Amino acid sequence: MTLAEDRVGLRDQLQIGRRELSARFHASPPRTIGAGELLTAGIKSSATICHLVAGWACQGRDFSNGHLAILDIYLPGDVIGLDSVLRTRALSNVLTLTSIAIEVINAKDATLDELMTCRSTALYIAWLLGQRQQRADRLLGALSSLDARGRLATMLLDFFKRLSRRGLVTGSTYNLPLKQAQIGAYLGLTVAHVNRVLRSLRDERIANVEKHAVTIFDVEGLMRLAGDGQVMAATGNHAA
Amino acid sequence: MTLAEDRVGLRDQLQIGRRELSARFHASPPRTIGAGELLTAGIKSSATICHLVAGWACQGRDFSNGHLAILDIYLPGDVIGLDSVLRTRALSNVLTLTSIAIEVINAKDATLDELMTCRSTALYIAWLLGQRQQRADRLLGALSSLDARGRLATMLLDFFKRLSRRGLVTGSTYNLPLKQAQIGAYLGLTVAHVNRVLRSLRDERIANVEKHAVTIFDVEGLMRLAGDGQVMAATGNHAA
DNA sequence: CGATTCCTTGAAGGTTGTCAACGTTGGTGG
DNA sequence: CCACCAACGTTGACAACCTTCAAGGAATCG
Repeated sequence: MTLAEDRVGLRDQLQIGRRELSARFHASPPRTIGAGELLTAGIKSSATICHLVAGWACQGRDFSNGHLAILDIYLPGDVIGLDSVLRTRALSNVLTLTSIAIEVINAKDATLDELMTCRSTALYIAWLLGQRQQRADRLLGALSSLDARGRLATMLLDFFKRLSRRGLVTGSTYNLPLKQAQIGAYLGLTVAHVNRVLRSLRDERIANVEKHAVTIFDVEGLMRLAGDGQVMAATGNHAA
Repeated sequence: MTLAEDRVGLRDQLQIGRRELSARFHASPPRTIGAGELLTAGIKSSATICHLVAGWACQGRDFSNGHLAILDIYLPGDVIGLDSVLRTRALSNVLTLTSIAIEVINAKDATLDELMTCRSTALYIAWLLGQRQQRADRLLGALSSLDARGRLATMLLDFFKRLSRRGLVTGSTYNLPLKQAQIGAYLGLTVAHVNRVLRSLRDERIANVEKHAVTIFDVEGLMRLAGDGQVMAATGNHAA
């Protein structure tokens, strides 16, 4: 069976691609953008790829009724703009949640077209796209199947997992720079209800969210609410 | 400004990649699978990529409470399995909605690793991943911001657009092989409510859905419900 | 033709949205 | 230091939307 060998080789390829891309990002000078601004504010060309070095950002979508939905949330270490680089409107609707630091690969220097010439990089980019898809799928499942408590639980667990994976959290506490209105836009709830549910989670000693600080008391309780059940135990995720 | 040239070149690259991949799909013998079965039923290896030649399929997610959520719906012409090929569990949870015909690229013949060696193919695969992401984002927005009527409207419009783009629909009627329970699983609603909303859309002469046949009476009415407003007019999508 | 699945509809109740008001916080200037 | 202000968080009452439960009708398939 060559499958095991292939997967090992694949993992190596991904590591190489990761370093390739990382080098490309380092080539350009980093920039900083203030909180609550559009990502395009600090970038001239729209066909760019961003590496979020520090801070949080999010992908928004405006509806004609004026309501703003948040489709994805980017954490330190994430790459932004891959999915939209092949479409006309790139990085529009990405806005910062905190002040951030980014590295960019400019369209003039290297388009996605050029990046794809290297197999390892192409693989790594495909992997990154898959990661973003996975996040969307998880959120999609939560929105379509869970009530407000379940959605909040899913969100709190997801951020915790993503931050942990990158060593950005120790213990059961982390920083969540989202206003309750933004949490609502992300989970499809109103501010008032987000507030109510957070209170109930606090009263039941499951998790505490206040002043941009999350503390998880009962991980299993959250997992139960999120409907994750036995899935977590099965998937040993060794993601980078 | 080389940007215009680049985009033209990019579009050519995508066409080439498309043909490349198409040729790969044709190399393997096509298969058929009955309705309501797992996609893995007709495939041995799990690390495969599928080209859906005919019929509909969907991506499911099981929750520990037994509820099934539908995360994406695949139409004739779609490629399935790209996003999960870099993860351990591929094609699980993909199940057919009708009887289908597929072409597969087997892991033994060519892994994603190998496909990525060709730049055009790599670009086209990235484009496909972006397409799937775009679908997820649209659904995400609908679930998070719209009520049942808006979600139904979004779904009806999306299928119509995707089918039109591939020349699979003429006029304002198309075939929708989804049971109301499945529509509910896709939009995060119960069967009963899907039924009620469909009735109201019919009563108001906006759209008619019965017996797996959709007829759109009032496109603008649907767009208004979907909150698409002026977005549609702006985006001239020339997708393949 | 029976049996199963799906669609349809009603009544009751729960979850969430809406609206409005008040409390809290942090920053700014007097 | 305090007063003020603006933005955010918090809470309650009420209404709307949606789910749940239940039952009957229609369609499909053996």
